[in-house]
Amino acid sequence: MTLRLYNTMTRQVEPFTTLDPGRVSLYTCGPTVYNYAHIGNFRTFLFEDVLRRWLEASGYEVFHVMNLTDVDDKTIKGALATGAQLRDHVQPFIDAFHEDRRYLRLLDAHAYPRATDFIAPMIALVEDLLGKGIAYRGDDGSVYFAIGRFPAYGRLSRLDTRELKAGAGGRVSTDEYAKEDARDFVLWKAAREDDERVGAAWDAPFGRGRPGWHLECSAMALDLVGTRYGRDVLDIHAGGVDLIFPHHEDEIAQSCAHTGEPDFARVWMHGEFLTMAGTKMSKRFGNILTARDLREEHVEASAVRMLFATTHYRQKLDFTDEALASAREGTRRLGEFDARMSQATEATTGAFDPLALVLDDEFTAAMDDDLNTSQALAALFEAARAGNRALDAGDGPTAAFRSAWTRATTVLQVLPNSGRFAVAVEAAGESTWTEQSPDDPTAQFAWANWWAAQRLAARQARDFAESDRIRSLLDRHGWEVRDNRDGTAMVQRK
RNA sequence: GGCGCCGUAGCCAAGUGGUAAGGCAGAGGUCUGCAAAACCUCCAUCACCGGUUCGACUCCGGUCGGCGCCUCCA
Repeated sequence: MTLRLYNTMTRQVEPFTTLDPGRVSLYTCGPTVYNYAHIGNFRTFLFEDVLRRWLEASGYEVFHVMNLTDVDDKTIKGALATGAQLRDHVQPFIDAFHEDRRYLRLLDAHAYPRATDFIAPMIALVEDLLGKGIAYRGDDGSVYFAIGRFPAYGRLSRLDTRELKAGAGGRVSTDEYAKEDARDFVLWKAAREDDERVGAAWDAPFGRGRPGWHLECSAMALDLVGTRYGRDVLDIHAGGVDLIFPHHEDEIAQSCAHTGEPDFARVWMHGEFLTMAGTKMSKRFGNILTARDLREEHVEASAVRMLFATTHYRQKLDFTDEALASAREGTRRLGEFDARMSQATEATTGAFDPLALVLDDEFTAAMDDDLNTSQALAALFEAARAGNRALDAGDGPTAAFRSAWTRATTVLQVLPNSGRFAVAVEAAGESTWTEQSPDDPTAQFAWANWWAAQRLAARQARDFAESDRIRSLLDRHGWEVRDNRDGTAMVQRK
């Protein structure tokens, strides 16, 4: 059983192989830090996170790089508006991005290179392309890549099979007059006054200016992966589908023209869009939901991750409150089982033994099949159901089952935060509590436990009126009590 | 206009040439003083029309509907 991944370059699911045994270089296009990233952006990052986690769970060492685009029209415009220098203007958005991704449980990449920290390698790359005659200087002082001199251009997006939209030629912006061919793209933009004002211009042998968007990924990936693995080809390059053209196409052109390699990345992976009300989530449409919005609404990362995992990464997904609520309910069930199993006494044999094998096999088969998270999830839910049944029957989880369960839930990250599941109520301690719930969370727990113990006593005395009174008292403070065969447990809600 | 994707139960969503995973919601049941949780049972013939085939949801053609890219974009 081996991992198979869909490669945009070949439009096929193919067996995954690496350049070097056991290790993978993974480059993922990160956010342009001109604003807060929305959950559509994060859908892509989350898919990449699952990819990374699965590679690691499969035994690969992964070197993961995610760039931060901090110099482009939008960041410059923003800096201009606030009167700040570019790097200062962008810093809060970088900080926010990291906060958001931690909230969503995205693993730390090994490097988060900022474009403005890699100006020298970018300049070197442009010089090389100029020297090779594949790039040229336009009349406006900018440097362009001549796609006519790079025959392989268009392979990724199948440009040869396309035609430009009728009338597209009429839309020519100022700097395009300087191009030899309308399709050439800019490598280095000649400095304008606005760029200078915010500190977004650098000296280069071919003129003062700033990097074009595509240039940074080539230069940074080549630099970092080259340093780390001594390679100038990536194992995997991933991003959103909208980056296929022109971004990744142009990266390929620059990089391959520079390295002489036939490929820039061996596998190209692209995540589909998240839509809202059926249309692409985009700042331009105003249908934006940010990670911060979700956090403010106390939506747990697990629910978001569950929602995204129910749909394959290459399928569009429409974000709705109903779908999110449904996902959240699913995480609750898995979480209840997880908590229940964790508290159960481990067994060395029994019903959990075969369950471990089934879970492991099915989960692995699903993930190996181009990250089929929907099916992987099905394996988890089935394991939980069968596990609950086994627990009901008095079986204890085996180490093998726990390990399979942990592996699967670690990859998908669909378990809710701990502390929200049933905990057995313990005997009341010496202290007594009033009906007033304390503010301190730890004390709250002790308070709830004490009242739950009082309720249990009332219940055992068959004083159901008092028992129910206490239950509603606890309920008002967010605690739910459950009477099970094996005792009474309480759960903190909300 | 060019390229491409999608249309599966009330909702979400896998799958695929041999008679449809899973989740949410719903109904009934077990357990329980009651409730919750958990478990059990029930709940689709895969947009439509043709064709290929012993057999299609799965392949081909067409129709209708939704969406994306071709321009900054996850």
